[in-house]
Amino acid sequence: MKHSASRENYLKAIFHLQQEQGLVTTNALAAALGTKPASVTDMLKKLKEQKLLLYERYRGFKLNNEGRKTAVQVIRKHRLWEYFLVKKLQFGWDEVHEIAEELEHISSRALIDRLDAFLGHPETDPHGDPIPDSQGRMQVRRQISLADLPLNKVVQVSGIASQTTEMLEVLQHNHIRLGTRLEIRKKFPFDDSLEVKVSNRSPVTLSARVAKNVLVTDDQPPTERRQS
Amino acid sequence: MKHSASRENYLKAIFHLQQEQGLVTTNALAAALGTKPASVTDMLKKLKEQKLLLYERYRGFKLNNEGRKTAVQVIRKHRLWEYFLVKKLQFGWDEVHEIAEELEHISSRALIDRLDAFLGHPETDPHGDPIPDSQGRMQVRRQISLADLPLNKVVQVSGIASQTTEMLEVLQHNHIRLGTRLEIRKKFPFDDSLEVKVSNRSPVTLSARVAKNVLVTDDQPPTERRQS
DNA sequence: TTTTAATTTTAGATTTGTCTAAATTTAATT
DNA sequence: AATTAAATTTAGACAAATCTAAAATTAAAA
Repeated sequence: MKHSASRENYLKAIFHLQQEQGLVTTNALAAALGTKPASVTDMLKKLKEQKLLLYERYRGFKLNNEGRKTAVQVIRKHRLWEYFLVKKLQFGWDEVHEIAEELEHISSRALIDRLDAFLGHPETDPHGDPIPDSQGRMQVRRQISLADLPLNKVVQVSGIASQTTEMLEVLQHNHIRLGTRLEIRKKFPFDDSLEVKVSNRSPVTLSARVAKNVLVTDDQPPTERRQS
Repeated sequence: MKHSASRENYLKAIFHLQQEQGLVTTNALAAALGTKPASVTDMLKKLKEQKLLLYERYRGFKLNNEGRKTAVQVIRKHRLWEYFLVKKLQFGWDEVHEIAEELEHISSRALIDRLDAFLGHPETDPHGDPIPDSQGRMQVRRQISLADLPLNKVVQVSGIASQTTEMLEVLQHNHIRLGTRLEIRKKFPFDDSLEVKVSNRSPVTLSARVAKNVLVTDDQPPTERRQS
Protein backbone atom coordinates (compact mmCIF):
# COMPACT_ATOMS: atom_id res chain seq x y z
CA MET A 1 0.00 0.00 0.00
CA LYS A 2 1.42 3.35 -1.04
CA HIS A 3 -0.12 6.54 0.26
CA SER A 4 0.49 10.13 -0.74
CA ALA A 5 2.19 12.50 1.66
CA SER A 6 -1.09 14.33 2.09
CA ARG A 7 -3.04 11.20 3.01
CA GLU A 8 -0.33 10.23 5.47
CA ASN A 9 -0.54 13.64 7.09
CA TYR A 10 -4.28 13.29 7.51
CA LEU A 11 -3.95 9.85 9.08
CA LYS A 12 -1.24 11.05 11.44
CA ALA A 13 -3.22 14.11 12.50
CA ILE A 14 -6.39 12.09 13.09
CA PHE A 15 -4.41 9.59 15.13
CA HIS A 16 -2.97 12.30 17.35
CA LEU A 17 -6.30 14.05 17.81
CA GLN A 18 -7.97 10.74 18.67
CA GLN A 19 -5.41 10.20 21.42
CA GLU A 20 -5.72 13.66 22.91
CA GLN A 21 -9.33 14.60 22.40
CA GLY A 22 -11.03 11.25 22.17
CA LEU A 23 -13.29 12.37 19.38
CA VAL A 24 -12.16 14.30 16.35
CA THR A 25 -14.09 17.03 14.62
CA THR A 26 -13.76 18.29 11.07
CA ASN A 27 -12.85 21.74 12.32
CA ALA A 28 -10.19 20.49 14.71
CA LEU A 29 -8.61 18.41 11.98
CA ALA A 30 -8.65 21.34 9.59
CA ALA A 31 -6.96 23.50 12.21
CA ALA A 32 -4.34 20.84 12.97
CA LEU A 33 -3.48 20.52 9.30
CA GLY A 34 -3.64 24.21 8.47
CA THR A 35 -6.30 23.56 5.89
CA LYS A 36 -10.02 24.30 5.44
CA PRO A 37 -12.96 22.21 6.73
CA ALA A 38 -14.20 21.67 3.19
CA SER A 39 -10.88 20.13 2.22
CA VAL A 40 -11.06 17.84 5.22
CA THR A 41 -14.46 16.59 4.18
CA ASP A 42 -13.16 15.89 0.69
CA MET A 43 -10.27 13.87 2.04
CA LEU A 44 -12.39 11.99 4.57
CA LYS A 45 -14.47 10.64 1.73
CA LYS A 46 -11.36 9.41 -0.05
CA LEU A 47 -9.93 7.83 3.08
CA LYS A 48 -13.24 6.09 3.68
CA GLU A 49 -13.21 4.69 0.14
CA GLN A 50 -9.73 3.35 0.77
CA LYS A 51 -11.01 1.71 3.94
CA LEU A 52 -8.71 3.55 6.30
CA LEU A 53 -11.46 5.38 8.14
CA LEU A 54 -14.93 4.88 9.55
CA TYR A 55 -16.97 7.87 8.48
CA GLU A 56 -20.59 8.89 7.97
CA ARG A 57 -21.48 12.38 6.88
CA TYR A 58 -22.24 14.74 9.76
CA ARG A 59 -21.79 11.89 12.24
CA GLY A 60 -18.08 11.94 12.93
CA PHE A 61 -15.18 9.70 12.03
CA LYS A 62 -12.30 7.64 13.38
CA LEU A 63 -9.48 5.50 12.06
CA ASN A 64 -10.10 1.82 11.61
CA ASN A 65 -7.44 -0.79 12.19
CA GLU A 66 -5.79 -0.31 8.83
CA GLY A 67 -5.72 3.46 9.18
CA ARG A 68 -4.27 3.27 12.65
CA LYS A 69 -1.57 0.91 11.49
CA THR A 70 -0.58 3.24 8.69
CA ALA A 71 -0.59 6.27 11.00
CA VAL A 72 1.66 4.51 13.49
CA GLN A 73 4.14 3.62 10.76
CA VAL A 74 4.32 7.27 9.73
CA ILE A 75 4.86 8.29 13.34
CA ARG A 76 7.58 5.66 13.60
CA LYS A 77 9.36 7.11 10.62
CA HIS A 78 9.00 10.66 11.88
CA ARG A 79 10.47 9.89 15.27
CA LEU A 80 13.29 7.72 14.01
CA TRP A 81 14.34 10.47 11.62
CA GLU A 82 14.20 13.01 14.44
CA TYR A 83 16.41 10.79 16.52
CA PHE A 84 18.84 10.45 13.61
CA LEU A 85 18.94 14.19 13.03
CA VAL A 86 19.71 14.97 16.66
CA LYS A 87 21.99 12.10 17.56
CA LYS A 88 23.93 11.69 14.33
CA LEU A 89 23.71 15.03 12.55
CA GLN A 90 23.95 17.18 15.68
CA PHE A 91 20.79 19.17 15.12
CA GLY A 92 19.12 20.74 18.13
CA TRP A 93 15.98 18.97 19.30
CA ASP A 94 14.00 22.08 18.44
CA GLU A 95 15.20 22.22 14.81
CA VAL A 96 14.22 18.81 13.55
CA HIS A 97 10.45 18.74 13.34
CA GLU A 98 10.11 20.40 9.94
CA ILE A 99 12.75 18.22 8.34
CA ALA A 100 11.24 15.05 9.78
CA GLU A 101 7.88 16.13 8.36
CA GLU A 102 9.42 15.62 4.94
CA LEU A 103 11.49 12.54 5.70
CA GLU A 104 8.55 10.67 7.21
CA HIS A 105 7.03 10.28 3.75
CA ILE A 106 9.91 8.33 2.24
CA SER A 107 8.29 5.02 1.49
CA SER A 108 10.98 2.35 1.69
CA ARG A 109 10.32 -0.12 4.47
CA ALA A 110 13.84 -1.53 4.26
CA LEU A 111 15.21 1.96 4.75
CA ILE A 112 13.38 2.56 7.96
CA ASP A 113 14.17 -0.85 9.40
CA ARG A 114 17.86 -0.40 8.68
CA LEU A 115 17.81 3.12 10.04
CA ASP A 116 16.22 1.75 13.21
CA ALA A 117 19.00 -0.82 13.56
CA PHE A 118 21.68 1.75 12.77
CA LEU A 119 20.35 3.92 15.58
CA GLY A 120 20.25 0.98 18.00
CA HIS A 121 16.45 0.65 18.19
CA PRO A 122 15.84 3.79 20.25
CA GLU A 123 12.66 3.84 22.33
CA THR A 124 12.01 7.57 22.52
CA ASP A 125 12.63 10.46 20.16
CA PRO A 126 14.44 13.68 21.11
CA HIS A 127 11.17 15.23 22.35
CA GLY A 128 10.58 12.29 24.67
CA ASP A 129 7.87 10.71 22.56
CA PRO A 130 7.92 6.92 22.27
CA ILE A 131 9.03 5.40 18.96
CA PRO A 132 6.81 2.54 17.73
CA ASP A 133 8.76 -0.60 16.90
CA SER A 134 8.56 -2.32 13.52
CA GLN A 135 5.38 -4.09 14.61
CA GLY A 136 3.73 -0.83 15.60
CA ARG A 137 4.06 -1.45 19.32
CA MET A 138 4.79 1.60 21.39
CA GLN A 139 5.81 2.29 24.96
CA VAL A 140 3.06 3.21 27.35
CA ARG A 141 3.92 6.46 29.05
CA ARG A 142 2.41 7.78 32.23
CA GLN A 143 2.65 11.38 31.25
CA ILE A 144 0.74 14.15 32.95
CA SER A 145 0.61 17.80 32.10
CA LEU A 146 2.77 20.10 34.18
CA ALA A 147 -0.44 22.05 34.78
CA ASP A 148 -1.84 19.09 36.74
CA LEU A 149 1.26 18.41 38.82
CA PRO A 150 1.02 18.86 42.60
CA LEU A 151 3.43 21.17 44.43
CA ASN A 152 6.95 20.12 45.33
CA LYS A 153 6.99 16.89 43.44
CA VAL A 154 10.15 16.43 41.40
CA VAL A 155 9.51 15.15 37.89
CA GLN A 156 11.25 14.86 34.56
CA VAL A 157 10.12 16.54 31.35
CA SER A 158 9.18 13.73 28.99
CA GLY A 159 7.27 15.37 26.16
CA ILE A 160 6.04 18.59 24.61
CA ALA A 161 2.44 18.56 23.47
CA SER A 162 2.47 21.54 21.14
CA GLN A 163 5.71 21.76 19.25
CA THR A 164 5.44 25.15 17.64
CA THR A 165 8.60 27.16 17.20
CA GLU A 166 7.16 29.82 19.50
CA MET A 167 6.50 27.29 22.24
CA LEU A 168 9.93 25.73 21.96
CA GLU A 169 11.46 29.18 22.13
CA VAL A 170 9.87 29.80 25.50
CA LEU A 171 11.12 26.49 26.81
CA GLN A 172 14.61 27.02 25.53
CA HIS A 173 14.69 30.45 27.13
CA ASN A 174 13.78 28.90 30.47
CA HIS A 175 16.26 26.04 30.09
CA ILE A 176 13.54 23.44 29.93
CA ARG A 177 14.15 20.48 27.66
CA LEU A 178 13.62 16.76 27.49
CA GLY A 179 14.91 15.12 30.61
CA THR A 180 15.02 18.35 32.58
CA ARG A 181 14.19 17.74 36.23
CA LEU A 182 11.85 20.29 37.78
CA GLU A 183 9.21 20.89 40.44
CA ILE A 184 6.40 23.36 41.06
CA ARG A 185 7.10 25.81 43.89
CA LYS A 186 3.98 27.91 43.76
CA LYS A 187 0.68 28.13 41.89
CA PHE A 188 -1.08 31.43 41.21
CA PRO A 189 -4.81 30.77 40.97
CA PHE A 190 -5.37 34.25 39.51
CA ASP A 191 -4.11 33.19 36.08
CA ASP A 192 -3.08 29.60 36.76
CA SER A 193 0.54 30.51 36.18
CA LEU A 194 3.22 28.56 37.99
CA GLU A 195 6.54 29.21 39.61
CA VAL A 196 8.82 26.38 38.63
CA LYS A 197 12.23 25.42 39.91
CA VAL A 198 14.36 24.00 37.10
CA SER A 199 17.27 21.83 38.17
CA ASN A 200 19.71 23.98 40.13
CA ARG A 201 18.66 27.30 38.62
CA SER A 202 16.64 30.15 40.09
CA PRO A 203 12.86 29.75 39.75
CA VAL A 204 11.01 30.87 36.62
CA THR A 205 7.36 31.63 35.96
CA LEU A 206 5.40 29.75 33.33
CA SER A 207 1.98 30.69 31.97
CA ALA A 208 -0.90 28.23 32.21
CA ARG A 209 -0.77 27.90 28.44
CA VAL A 210 2.83 26.81 28.47
CA ALA A 211 2.42 24.55 31.50
CA LYS A 212 -0.43 22.69 29.85
CA ASN A 213 1.85 21.76 26.98
CA VAL A 214 4.75 20.49 29.04
CA LEU A 215 4.36 16.79 29.79
CA VAL A 216 6.16 15.18 32.69
CA THR A 217 6.66 11.76 34.22
CA ASP A 218 7.39 11.06 37.87
CA ASP A 219 8.71 7.63 37.06
CA GLN A 220 11.64 6.02 35.37
CA PRO A 221 10.48 5.44 31.79
CA PRO A 222 8.56 2.13 31.87
CA THR A 223 9.60 -0.58 29.45
CA GLU A 224 6.33 -2.32 28.70
CA ARG A 225 5.08 -1.98 25.19
CA ARG A 226 1.58 -2.46 24.00
CA GLN A 227 -0.11 -2.90 20.66
CA SER A 228 -1.01 0.41 19.09
CA MET B 1 13.78 28.58 -4.30
CA LYS B 2 11.58 25.56 -3.80
CA HIS B 3 10.93 23.19 -6.66
CA SER B 4 8.58 20.26 -6.89
CA ALA B 5 9.98 16.74 -7.08
CA SER B 6 8.80 16.53 -10.66
CA ARG B 7 10.58 19.74 -11.72
CA GLU B 8 13.75 18.53 -10.02
CA ASN B 9 13.57 15.26 -11.91
CA TYR B 10 13.27 17.09 -15.19
CA LEU B 11 16.26 19.29 -14.42
CA LYS B 12 18.36 16.34 -13.37
CA ALA B 13 17.45 14.32 -16.46
CA ILE B 14 18.17 17.24 -18.79
CA PHE B 15 21.50 17.77 -17.07
CA HIS B 16 22.53 14.16 -17.52
CA LEU B 17 21.41 14.03 -21.14
CA GLN B 18 23.26 17.26 -21.87
CA GLN B 19 26.44 15.70 -20.55
CA GLU B 20 26.11 12.46 -22.47
CA GLN B 21 24.46 13.44 -25.70
CA GLY B 22 25.38 17.08 -26.03
CA LEU B 23 21.96 18.00 -27.28
CA VAL B 24 18.71 16.88 -25.77
CA THR B 25 15.53 16.04 -27.61
CA THR B 26 11.97 15.97 -26.36
CA ASN B 27 11.69 12.28 -27.13
CA ALA B 28 14.92 11.37 -25.38
CA LEU B 29 13.85 13.28 -22.30
CA ALA B 30 10.46 11.62 -22.31
CA ALA B 31 12.13 8.23 -22.54
CA ALA B 32 14.57 9.04 -19.75
CA LEU B 33 11.72 10.10 -17.47
CA GLY B 34 9.32 7.34 -18.46
CA THR B 35 6.79 9.90 -19.56
CA LYS B 36 5.22 11.09 -22.83
CA PRO B 37 6.63 13.73 -25.20
CA ALA B 38 3.53 15.86 -24.75
CA SER B 39 4.12 15.98 -21.00
CA VAL B 40 7.70 17.03 -21.60
CA THR B 41 6.61 19.93 -23.76
CA ASP B 42 4.20 21.05 -21.05
CA MET B 43 6.92 21.02 -18.44
CA LEU B 44 9.49 22.71 -20.68
CA LYS B 45 7.18 25.67 -20.96
CA LYS B 46 6.90 25.89 -17.20
CA LEU B 47 10.63 25.58 -16.64
CA LYS B 48 11.18 28.31 -19.19
CA GLU B 49 8.77 30.60 -17.36
CA GLN B 50 10.69 29.96 -14.15
CA LYS B 51 13.89 30.89 -15.97
CA LEU B 52 15.63 27.58 -15.47
CA LEU B 53 15.77 26.69 -19.13
CA LEU B 54 16.45 28.20 -22.54
CA TYR B 55 13.72 26.95 -24.83
CA GLU B 56 12.00 27.88 -28.09
CA ARG B 57 9.30 25.70 -29.52
CA TYR B 58 10.55 23.16 -32.07
CA ARG B 59 14.06 24.56 -31.74
CA GLY B 60 15.47 22.62 -28.80
CA PHE B 61 16.35 23.48 -25.23
CA LYS B 62 19.08 23.47 -22.61
CA LEU B 63 19.56 24.43 -18.99
CA ASN B 64 20.68 27.94 -18.20
CA ASN B 65 22.96 28.74 -15.29
CA GLU B 66 20.21 28.68 -12.71
CA GLY B 67 18.82 25.39 -13.99
CA ARG B 68 22.23 23.80 -14.00
CA LYS B 69 22.89 24.93 -10.45
CA THR B 70 19.64 23.45 -9.25
CA ALA B 71 20.27 20.18 -11.10
CA VAL B 72 23.71 19.84 -9.56
CA GLN B 73 22.30 20.34 -6.07
CA VAL B 74 19.80 17.57 -6.67
CA ILE B 75 22.59 15.31 -7.91
CA ARG B 76 24.60 16.20 -4.83
CA LYS B 77 21.74 15.14 -2.60
CA HIS B 78 21.14 11.95 -4.52
CA ARG B 79 24.76 10.84 -4.30
CA LEU B 80 25.25 11.78 -0.66
CA TRP B 81 22.17 9.78 0.27
CA GLU B 82 23.44 6.82 -1.74
CA TYR B 83 26.72 7.03 0.11
CA PHE B 84 24.89 7.15 3.41
CA LEU B 85 22.73 4.17 2.55
CA VAL B 86 25.69 2.02 1.56
CA LYS B 87 28.25 3.10 4.11
CA LYS B 88 26.06 3.60 7.16
CA LEU B 89 22.97 1.48 6.59
CA GLN B 90 24.77 -1.42 4.91
CA PHE B 91 22.70 -1.47 1.76
CA GLY B 92 24.23 -3.01 -1.35
CA TRP B 93 25.36 -0.48 -3.96
CA ASP B 94 22.79 -1.93 -6.36
CA GLU B 95 19.85 -1.42 -3.97
CA VAL B 96 20.06 2.27 -3.23
CA HIS B 97 19.09 4.08 -6.40
CA GLU B 98 15.32 3.94 -5.93
CA ILE B 99 15.49 5.09 -2.34
CA ALA B 100 17.83 7.96 -3.19
CA GLU B 101 15.38 9.02 -5.89
CA GLU B 102 12.99 9.85 -3.07
CA LEU B 103 15.47 11.24 -0.58
CA GLU B 104 16.98 13.64 -3.12
CA HIS B 105 13.83 15.75 -2.99
CA ILE B 106 14.03 16.57 0.72
CA SER B 107 14.53 20.29 0.66
CA SER B 108 16.51 21.26 3.77
CA ARG B 109 19.87 22.72 2.91
CA ALA B 110 21.08 22.39 6.50
CA LEU B 111 20.24 18.70 6.39
CA ILE B 112 22.35 18.00 3.37
CA ASP B 113 25.30 20.02 4.60
CA ARG B 114 25.27 18.23 7.94
CA LEU B 115 24.87 14.87 6.25
CA ASP B 116 27.88 15.72 4.09
CA ALA B 117 29.94 16.52 7.18
CA PHE B 118 28.70 13.41 8.99
CA LEU B 119 29.87 11.29 6.07
CA GLY B 120 33.25 13.02 5.99
CA HIS B 121 32.73 14.95 2.73
CA PRO B 122 32.97 11.95 0.42
CA GLU B 123 34.07 12.65 -3.16
CA THR B 124 32.42 9.79 -4.99
CA ASP B 125 29.21 7.84 -4.47
CA PRO B 126 28.99 4.03 -4.29
CA HIS B 127 28.67 3.81 -8.08
CA GLY B 128 31.87 5.79 -8.53
CA ASP B 129 30.15 9.00 -9.60
CA PRO B 130 31.60 12.23 -8.23
CA ILE B 131 29.65 14.05 -5.51
CA PRO B 132 29.39 17.81 -6.09
CA ASP B 133 30.51 19.85 -3.07
CA SER B 134 28.32 22.46 -1.40
CA GLN B 135 29.38 25.00 -4.04
CA GLY B 136 28.39 22.68 -6.85
CA ARG B 137 31.98 21.87 -7.81
CA MET B 138 32.58 18.34 -8.91
CA GLN B 139 35.61 16.17 -9.60
CA VAL B 140 36.73 15.84 -13.17
CA ARG B 141 36.99 12.20 -14.04
CA ARG B 142 38.92 10.73 -16.94
CA GLN B 143 36.53 7.92 -17.53
CA ILE B 144 36.39 5.89 -20.69
CA SER B 145 33.99 3.18 -21.64
CA LEU B 146 35.19 -0.38 -21.26
CA ALA B 147 34.21 -0.79 -24.91
CA ASP B 148 36.97 1.65 -25.89
CA LEU B 149 39.70 0.16 -23.72
CA PRO B 150 42.73 -1.37 -25.45
CA LEU B 151 43.75 -4.97 -24.75
CA ASN B 152 45.71 -5.96 -21.66
CA LYS B 153 45.54 -2.63 -19.91
CA VAL B 154 44.61 -2.98 -16.25
CA VAL B 155 42.01 -0.47 -15.14
CA GLN B 156 39.57 0.11 -12.32
CA VAL B 157 35.80 0.25 -12.67
CA SER B 158 34.81 3.79 -11.73
CA GLY B 159 31.26 4.18 -12.90
CA ILE B 160 28.21 2.56 -14.43
CA ALA B 161 26.51 4.59 -17.15
CA SER B 162 23.15 2.86 -17.22
CA GLN B 163 22.05 1.87 -13.76
CA THR B 164 19.06 -0.31 -14.49
CA THR B 165 18.40 -3.23 -12.20
CA GLU B 166 18.93 -5.56 -15.16
CA MET B 167 22.33 -4.08 -15.93
CA LEU B 168 23.46 -4.21 -12.33
CA GLU B 169 22.35 -7.82 -12.16
CA VAL B 170 24.70 -8.75 -15.00
CA LEU B 171 27.57 -6.97 -13.31
CA GLN B 172 26.91 -8.54 -9.96
CA HIS B 173 26.78 -11.96 -11.57
CA ASN B 174 30.19 -11.35 -13.09
CA HIS B 175 31.63 -9.94 -9.88
CA ILE B 176 32.14 -6.52 -11.38
CA ARG B 177 31.61 -3.59 -9.04
CA LEU B 178 33.05 -0.20 -8.27
CA GLY B 179 36.77 -0.42 -7.74
CA THR B 180 37.04 -3.82 -9.41
CA ARG B 181 40.33 -4.14 -11.28
CA LEU B 182 40.06 -5.76 -14.71
CA GLU B 183 41.58 -5.97 -18.17
CA ILE B 184 40.44 -6.99 -21.62
CA ARG B 185 41.93 -10.27 -22.83
CA LYS B 186 40.24 -10.62 -26.20
CA LYS B 187 37.87 -8.71 -28.47
CA PHE B 188 35.43 -10.45 -30.78
CA PRO B 189 34.75 -8.17 -33.76
CA PHE B 190 31.82 -10.35 -34.83
CA ASP B 191 29.56 -8.90 -32.15
CA ASP B 192 31.99 -6.59 -30.34
CA SER B 193 31.78 -8.73 -27.24
CA LEU B 194 34.78 -8.89 -24.94
CA GLU B 195 36.55 -11.44 -22.84
CA VAL B 196 37.42 -9.77 -19.59
CA LYS B 197 39.64 -10.92 -16.77
CA VAL B 198 38.29 -9.72 -13.44
CA SER B 199 40.76 -9.54 -10.57
CA ASN B 200 41.97 -13.07 -9.86
CA ARG B 201 38.97 -14.89 -11.29
CA SER B 202 38.52 -16.86 -14.48
CA PRO B 203 37.68 -14.73 -17.54
CA VAL B 204 34.09 -13.80 -18.37
CA THR B 205 32.45 -12.60 -21.57
CA LEU B 206 30.64 -9.31 -21.72
CA SER B 207 28.34 -8.13 -24.51
CA ALA B 208 29.09 -4.89 -26.34
CA ARG B 209 25.97 -3.41 -24.73
CA VAL B 210 27.23 -4.09 -21.25
CA ALA B 211 30.80 -3.04 -22.01
CA LYS B 212 29.62 0.31 -23.31
CA ASN B 213 28.01 1.04 -19.95
CA VAL B 214 30.94 0.13 -17.77
CA LEU B 215 33.19 3.12 -17.19
CA VAL B 216 36.80 2.72 -16.17
CA THR B 217 39.76 4.86 -15.20
CA ASP B 218 43.40 3.93 -15.68
CA ASP B 219 44.47 6.50 -13.14
CA GLN B 220 44.36 7.14 -9.46
CA PRO B 221 41.27 9.28 -8.97
CA PRO B 222 42.38 12.88 -9.64
CA THR B 223 41.70 15.47 -6.98
CA GLU B 224 41.10 18.62 -9.02
CA ARG B 225 37.63 19.96 -8.91
CA ARG B 226 36.07 22.32 -11.37
CA GLN B 227 32.97 24.49 -11.42
CA SER B 228 29.98 22.56 -12.69
C1' DT C 1 11.68 19.85 -54.72
C1' DT C 2 7.74 17.42 -53.55
C1' DT C 3 6.31 13.76 -50.67
C1' DT C 4 6.74 11.02 -46.69
C1' DA C 5 8.17 10.22 -42.16
C1' DA C 6 9.54 11.55 -37.66
C1' DT C 7 9.39 14.85 -34.09
C1' DT C 8 7.24 18.19 -31.51
C1' DT C 9 3.47 20.85 -30.02
C1' DT C 10 -1.43 22.02 -29.11
C1' DA C 11 -6.13 21.00 -27.56
C1' DG C 12 -8.88 19.01 -24.47
C1' DA C 13 -9.48 15.63 -20.64
C1' DT C 14 -8.19 13.45 -16.10
C1' DT C 15 -6.51 12.98 -11.24
C1' DT C 16 -5.19 14.82 -6.77
C1' DG C 17 -5.62 18.10 -3.46
C1' DT C 18 -7.04 22.34 -2.53
C1' DC C 19 -10.20 26.57 -2.23
C1' DT C 20 -14.66 29.83 -1.69
C1' DA C 21 -19.34 30.41 -1.26
C1' DA C 22 -23.65 28.51 -0.59
C1' DA C 23 -26.59 24.89 1.31
C1' DT C 24 -27.54 21.43 4.74
C1' DT C 25 -27.55 19.30 9.15
C1' DT C 26 -26.86 19.30 14.05
C1' DA C 27 -26.55 21.74 18.44
C1' DA C 28 -27.69 25.50 21.47
C1' DT C 29 -30.80 29.20 23.12
C1' DT C 30 -34.64 31.42 24.03
C1' DA D 1 -40.64 23.83 20.17
C1' DA D 2 -39.06 27.43 17.31
C1' DT D 3 -35.24 30.13 16.24
C1' DT D 4 -30.46 31.13 15.98
C1' DA D 5 -25.84 29.75 15.77
C1' DA D 6 -22.23 26.57 14.80
C1' DA D 7 -20.39 22.81 12.31
C1' DT D 8 -20.31 20.19 8.27
C1' DT D 9 -21.01 19.15 3.61
C1' DT D 10 -21.90 20.06 -1.36
C1' DA D 11 -21.19 22.51 -5.68
C1' DG D 12 -18.24 24.45 -8.65
C1' DA D 13 -13.54 26.19 -9.66
C1' DC D 14 -8.51 26.03 -9.87
C1' DA D 15 -3.42 24.61 -10.18
C1' DA D 16 -0.10 20.91 -11.06
C1' DA D 17 1.20 17.17 -13.65
C1' DT D 18 -0.07 13.95 -16.53
C1' DC D 19 -2.42 11.61 -20.70
C1' DT D 20 -4.48 10.69 -25.74
C1' DA D 21 -5.43 12.16 -30.18
C1' DA D 22 -4.92 15.49 -33.58
C1' DA D 23 -2.33 19.32 -35.71
C1' DA D 24 1.92 21.70 -36.79
C1' DT D 25 6.70 21.79 -37.82
C1' DT D 26 11.09 20.02 -39.16
C1' DA D 27 13.94 16.48 -41.29
C1' DA D 28 14.63 12.74 -44.59
C1' DA D 29 13.74 10.31 -48.87
C1' DA D 30 12.35 9.83 -53.36
